[in-house]
Amino acid sequence: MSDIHRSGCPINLTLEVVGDKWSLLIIRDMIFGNRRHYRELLGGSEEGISSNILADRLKTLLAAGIISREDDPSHKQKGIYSLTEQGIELLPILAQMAGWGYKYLPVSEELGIRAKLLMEGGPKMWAELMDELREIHLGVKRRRKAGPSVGERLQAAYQKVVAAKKAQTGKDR
Amino acid sequence: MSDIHRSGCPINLTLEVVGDKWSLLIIRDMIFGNRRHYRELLGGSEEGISSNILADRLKTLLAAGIISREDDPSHKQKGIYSLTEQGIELLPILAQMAGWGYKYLPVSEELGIRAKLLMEGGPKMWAELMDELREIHLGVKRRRKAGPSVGERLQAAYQKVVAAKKAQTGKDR
DNA sequence: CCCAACTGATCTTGTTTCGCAAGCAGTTGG
DNA sequence: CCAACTGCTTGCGAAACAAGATCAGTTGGG
Repeated sequence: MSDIHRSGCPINLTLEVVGDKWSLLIIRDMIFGNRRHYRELLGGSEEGISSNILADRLKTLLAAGIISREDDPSHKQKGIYSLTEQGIELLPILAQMAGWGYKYLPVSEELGIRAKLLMEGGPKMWAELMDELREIHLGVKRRRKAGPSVGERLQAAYQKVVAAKKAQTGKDR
Repeated sequence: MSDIHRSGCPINLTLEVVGDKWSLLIIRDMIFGNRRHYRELLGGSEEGISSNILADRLKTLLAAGIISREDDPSHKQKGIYSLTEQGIELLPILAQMAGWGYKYLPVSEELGIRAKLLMEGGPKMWAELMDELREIHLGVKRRRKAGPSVGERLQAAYQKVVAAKKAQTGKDR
């Protein structure tokens, strides 16, 4: 966790923290899936992370200051994980990755729609989403904007594609 | 390399391609260090990649269409690796990572200066650098701009910090 | 021609990490 | 009292990683 670094290069240091196959997926689920509990993160993602890996990554991300943890008052063993400001600012990295993957890799339609919208929305949309995350995870009040939030718009678009695909499948057979 | 994917999520797919500790560092060296040969990549970076890992990653990146390889006419065994358009478009991801690392991690002064400039320059500067890379790696002609290129400016800034640090060390002892 | 230096790349041998399944102790609600 | 749930750990086989020696082919100086 805290050995000596391979080099002082910012890209290398970033990779040492989140440069594995799972950390950013956990962050992704926290941002786009609004998952805050261990079990939600464990079973929620399509990829199916192992419980020991998840526990280890949560520990690492906690130590790195990317997420924080507090007890859930509703259950003595339950913890609520939140993104810190540092974690929220990983969003642009995720957005760029989503955009690149959307452009060059065999992305599924329903999971690609968010990437498409984020790309079209650009940094301005990312900033708005980050503000929404600050409200949700850090409790920072913000000026309410007109219309649905970015998070809601992404979620709605996703649901719409899922519904359309379901109808399509139904028609086929 | 081409097994079944864990999911159709664009972020996950991107991570499956470049989500390890070395691939993006190789791309980084090709972009910012202008390293194009196996030996340059092997010995050039501060982190010290093993030869077998490098060979494997080059193979993977080649298969993924992120880099290309052609024979060096000066030596029958020598190969020149170039970034493809797909590889060049990884730059925004690297830039965001560099910016995040610069902000939150213990980046060394001389290696951080590039991240700082890239952050200040923003997407416009990235686009210009990508155009320069297209000229170098893809042979695409471009309109010559006035003054030094982005690549040259980054390199010059790096050299300046190194020189300043050297002088500082010399003064100290 | 001969050989040392160089080319990209592989083999060998450990060590670390990963990934899946099962299991753990404590908590909750019925 | 007990089944379902909480976060989390353990065991173990598989895969990835890391360091160094080694490989065959190429090149150029002597």
